[in-house]
Amino acid sequence: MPDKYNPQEIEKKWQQKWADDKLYEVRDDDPRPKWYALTMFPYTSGDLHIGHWYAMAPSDVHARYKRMRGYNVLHPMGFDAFGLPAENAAIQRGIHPFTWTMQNIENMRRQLKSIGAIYDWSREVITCLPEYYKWTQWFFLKLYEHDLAYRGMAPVNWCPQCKVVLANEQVVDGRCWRCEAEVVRRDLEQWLFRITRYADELLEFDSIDWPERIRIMQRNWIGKSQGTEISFGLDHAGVKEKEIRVFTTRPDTVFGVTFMVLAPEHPLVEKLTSPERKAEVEAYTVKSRCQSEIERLSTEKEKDGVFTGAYCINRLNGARVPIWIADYVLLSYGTGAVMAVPAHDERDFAFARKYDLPIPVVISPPEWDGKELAAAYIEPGTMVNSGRFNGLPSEKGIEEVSKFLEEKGWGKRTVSYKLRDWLISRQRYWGAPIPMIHCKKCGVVPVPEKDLPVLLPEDAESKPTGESPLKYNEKFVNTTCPKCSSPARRETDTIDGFMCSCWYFLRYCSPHYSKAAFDPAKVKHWLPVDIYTGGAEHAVMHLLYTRFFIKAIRDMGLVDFSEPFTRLFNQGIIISGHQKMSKSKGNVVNPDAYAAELGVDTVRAYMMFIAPWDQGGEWDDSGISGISRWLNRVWHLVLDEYKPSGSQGEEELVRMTHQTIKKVTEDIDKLRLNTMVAAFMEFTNFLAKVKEAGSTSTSAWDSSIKTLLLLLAPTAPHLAEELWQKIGLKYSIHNQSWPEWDEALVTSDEFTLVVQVNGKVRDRLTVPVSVTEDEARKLALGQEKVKPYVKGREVMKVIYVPGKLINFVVR
RNA sequence: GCCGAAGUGGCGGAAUGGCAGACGCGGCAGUCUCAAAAACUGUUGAGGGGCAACUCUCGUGCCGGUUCGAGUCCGGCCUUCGGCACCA
Repeated sequence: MPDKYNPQEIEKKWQQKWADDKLYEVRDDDPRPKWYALTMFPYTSGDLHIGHWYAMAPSDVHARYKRMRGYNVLHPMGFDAFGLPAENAAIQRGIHPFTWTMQNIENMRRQLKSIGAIYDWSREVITCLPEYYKWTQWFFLKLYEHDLAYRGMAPVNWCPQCKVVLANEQVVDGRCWRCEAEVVRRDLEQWLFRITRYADELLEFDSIDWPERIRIMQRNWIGKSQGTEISFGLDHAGVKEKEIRVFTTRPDTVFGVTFMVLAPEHPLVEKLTSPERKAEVEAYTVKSRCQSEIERLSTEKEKDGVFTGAYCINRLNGARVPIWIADYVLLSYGTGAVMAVPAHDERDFAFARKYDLPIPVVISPPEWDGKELAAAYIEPGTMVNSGRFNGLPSEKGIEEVSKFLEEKGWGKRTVSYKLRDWLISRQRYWGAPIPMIHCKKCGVVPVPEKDLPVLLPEDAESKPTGESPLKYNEKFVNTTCPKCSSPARRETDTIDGFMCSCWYFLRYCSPHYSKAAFDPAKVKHWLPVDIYTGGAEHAVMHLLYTRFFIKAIRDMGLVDFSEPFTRLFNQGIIISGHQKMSKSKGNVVNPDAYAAELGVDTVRAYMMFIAPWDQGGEWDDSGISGISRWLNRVWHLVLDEYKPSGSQGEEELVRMTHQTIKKVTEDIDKLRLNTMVAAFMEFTNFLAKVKEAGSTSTSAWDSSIKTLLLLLAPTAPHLAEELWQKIGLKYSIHNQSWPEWDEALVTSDEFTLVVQVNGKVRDRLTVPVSVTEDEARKLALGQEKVKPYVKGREVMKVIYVPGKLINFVVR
């Protein structure tokens, strides 16, 4: 009897041997074609949960497969290490963020090593180390140099009681998570990146193989719309602005404007509000500062607003238009002002009804009776009550009104985006310091490159002022101006962690390079990333920021490609208790126990088996024993004694083997890994039957077993290696070539013909593949099960799908 | 609320517009055992008919449509999940 399958023992043994032999070390000068397989690096939260395995194991299977297909595969791993949770841990446990983070990394690295992946640990990257963030700062300087980084006013969540800036996560139902005081939005001068400059290019996806749903989400996030900016006249005593500009996609409705709505934060509000309206307007503004954008934009919520007491002029018809403020208008979109046309916009209609404002029709619906509208008519129609434009269809009207406005100098055609510039300032400690210096004489001065990195000081004290803890670290703050050498102060905001993750995949190519962020030759060799996998929750922000970043540094001549990730695959999310696993929610499932009990190979295969990889779902371990049993069956199938007798059924075995190679190869290419595992099981079940029957030849059997192990090598790398060795084949199975299938051997000479009458299945026949439509029809009509359904009826039509079915349409 | 997905047996899921439920879990029955566990074998969508081989009807969240034929395509809903710009 052979040994029992003891996964823990063989997994430990082979992981050690692979490490000793440096089996997976990647050489840049390897002559094989390169393949860069990137998995999103984990945030250093402390423990790897089952969701991490769900991300890591399948991507490793694909990378291993590519390796067997003859590629020199770079499949690196590292840690995203700056961010809020480390600071929270510091506060809660009194441990320094650095210590906390590095301890977590140690644990996570151990867990990651246990997965049995081909990570080349000599290339590990950790974003919170000065050797890394030095270059994050350097990139910041480059963006500044190219006018892509600038200072501007941007809102933050402010807890007036704790006097701190809160992350969105720390605001629960509009209140501070600690003291439950009502949170307000407050404007601060901060650093932003001009991602909007790249909005149009970011809409292009032609050169990359990305899932449709991600492209749609990014397109909608960027939210480009063609429209017209229209100037409304303003003549207000003591106000120097002589116009209010609005953005609209419907200039054809401009004659129907009966009020104007400004965002409560709009700079004109304070200047325009009449003294008797002041109190009400201010109260409303304060109230809207307590609302999140999601609340403000909700179409469910009843719209409300306040009249400012001021008017502007609709230049097209000379009408005096009252100016209101309402929180559904955001300062960050368009011009922060909206012309309201209640007859032709649902929101404006509801607003006008509520405040009893006129609702004149200017776009006539078909067969309109001239009466008042019961609801907003937002479809195209014919322009009416619109002076010289009467009678024009709206599509034409959009053109003509825009043209007229341009001629008069009252407006221009333009585009607007929902996308906003990327706010990267954080008033926090645990991040890379923004490498800027504020000098009283010279203004904002960049830190010279030679002085990088601007080291994050080890000690910093959080004070309830809403400012970065770095602000109170005198040693850090006080410096001299690089230009004029007079005393100056450092910028104390730190950089958003999303910037660290914009370039880590460049660093993996030359992680120890000290002369620059990366060795250009190495990046030229490895980039772009051939396949990037990671959670669907990153569909927009991280993936959009990274695309922007690469385009920006391409324009600086630092890289020669435009898209970082040629193919993207977003795996689904493993949820637990109906939500995403996260330490702060306390619903994480730790995979270590599963690995310890059943073995790593079982957990790897189970990750792929539970669902289509891009779907994810609620974590449920009830099926894992099936995988464990299956691998155990493979073990005994290969090792238990077997004496073939003869060559009966050999052809079928060969066909099944080649069918399996084909199925597994195609599934793995498309990352349909659940059906790949099912194909393995079917093949294993089939081989078990062959073995029990004792038929087939030794050579056919041996060849099938060898194929099974090779196909299994990416999925269950330890088991495959052990069995490979046990049947006397040469180490290492992971250096073997992937098996090929022969199409001629895959196909059978018979198939099952489905016979339908009026679309309902009435019989199934086994027929030769060479069958003609005529033969099929005769055969089918001759079947006893079919006859009753066609007897005495007229066959109107016959649908014949070769190799599939025949359908008789009868009456 | 807005954007993007998903919804199929008791459960996870399979199915280029063409045999619904592959593969696995669980259940049931059996083999082995003093017994149990493990392992193995068989069976397992629901409802009806038949002594039986078998056979019929219904069935993919809900309502409607297109088609010879719909889990799949179209329109409208419902529920769940992810994202919504400072969790990462």
